Amino acid sequence: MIRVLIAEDMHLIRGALVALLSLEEDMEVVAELERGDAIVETAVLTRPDVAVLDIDLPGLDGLAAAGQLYDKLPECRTLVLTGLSQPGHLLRALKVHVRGFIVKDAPADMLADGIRRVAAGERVIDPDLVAAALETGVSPLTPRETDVLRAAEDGIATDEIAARLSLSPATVRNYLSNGITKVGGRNRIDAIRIARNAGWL
Amino acid sequence: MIRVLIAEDMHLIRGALVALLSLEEDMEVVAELERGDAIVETAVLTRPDVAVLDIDLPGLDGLAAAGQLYDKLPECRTLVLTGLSQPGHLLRALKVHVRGFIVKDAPADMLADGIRRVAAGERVIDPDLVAAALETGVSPLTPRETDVLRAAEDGIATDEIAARLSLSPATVRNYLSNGITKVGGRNRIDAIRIARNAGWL
DNA sequence: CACCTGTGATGACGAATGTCACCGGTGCCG
DNA sequence: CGGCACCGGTGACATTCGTCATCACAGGTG
Repeated sequence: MIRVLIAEDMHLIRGALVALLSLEEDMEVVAELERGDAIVETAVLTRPDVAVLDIDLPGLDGLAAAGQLYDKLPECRTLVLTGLSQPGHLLRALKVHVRGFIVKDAPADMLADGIRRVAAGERVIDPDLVAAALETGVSPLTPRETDVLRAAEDGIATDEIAARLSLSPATVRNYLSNGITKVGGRNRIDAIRIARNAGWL
Repeated sequence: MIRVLIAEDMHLIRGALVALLSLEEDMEVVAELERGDAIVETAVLTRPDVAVLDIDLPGLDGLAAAGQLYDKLPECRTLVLTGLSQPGHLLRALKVHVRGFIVKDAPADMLADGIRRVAAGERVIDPDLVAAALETGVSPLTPRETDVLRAAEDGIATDEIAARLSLSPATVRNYLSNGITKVGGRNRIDAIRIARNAGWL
């Protein structure tokens, strides 16, 4: 019997996923969570074999949670479930020892199948996503450039970004210019869109 | 027995929703779709009592499909399922005779419950969403202003927006300026963010 | 009819943005 | 030690953006 932990923020989807897994004879859901920051403590109590984590969870990012989980409970394999296929996330996921990466667009039986294979020690990664990740590559942005672009997402003026990051407005413009050039955008809006789609923010 | 049609673009989620509904004794899923543009013809063939539609479907928008479905098959009640709670969508949904509006964050049993109530002729709408919709109100943007803002989402320059909409660049700037003022944004990025969150785009 | 709204456009003006050259400092690595 | 990447900053420049006044025209409405 494979013991499964599920973390997914939307109630209805979580319930549906549990229903889907309850149809499988060889697995049981031992924990369901809606927040990322409770994953580790719950896992320590319930000792799941596989943790199925959504990426964007309130409280703590699914990938960050995966990293902490690996530190505390390395025998628990992690399988990440994501809605959007952002290649950058796959790279980050592999860094924190995630064993499986499934897109929500995959066939329905992929989930149970993926859980079984991850539990058996295999790696499960969507081939299309691997191709996309190789094509996209790692983020070309420096940490600071990433900060600035992320701040710019909120639509605030350059001066306010500078204030928020404790930088000179002129420096912010330089970082923005660098970022725009690196990701190949025409202006900040374009750059933000490109970087977000790639999963670099 | 309530006959249900489900349209949801992500395979895994669709499968999970079907699994969830298969646990209910009094309903059966007679059709599952992943595209919006096949909803009407499938509904005509399968004669569902309730159509559960996601909002952002490829091919045809879920709300547009709801409108066409009401024209062709008025006895089929429609229940909209959405991930993000964008108040503007609720207003648009009510205009096309949608009977129920459920957010994916709702408790898992809400779906089956909602389907039953919609099938019985009731309206099912999340109270929080109603409050948000009343607070947000209808879109203050004219059709043209909406077009321009939507084009601006892609991060292209004003001149290119003008070319795409066959307008003078100066006119585009005027519409953008109007839109920014109306939604209360500081610049186009802010305006796009606000309008999108409200469901006005 | 006058009035209002939406559409489309022009010209002008100041502010914001994007690019560039260039500066100094830190820390890492061959 | 020299080279290199990242950080942080300055000044200058042309372009773009946001705002405003103003115009014209169509389609409704009182």
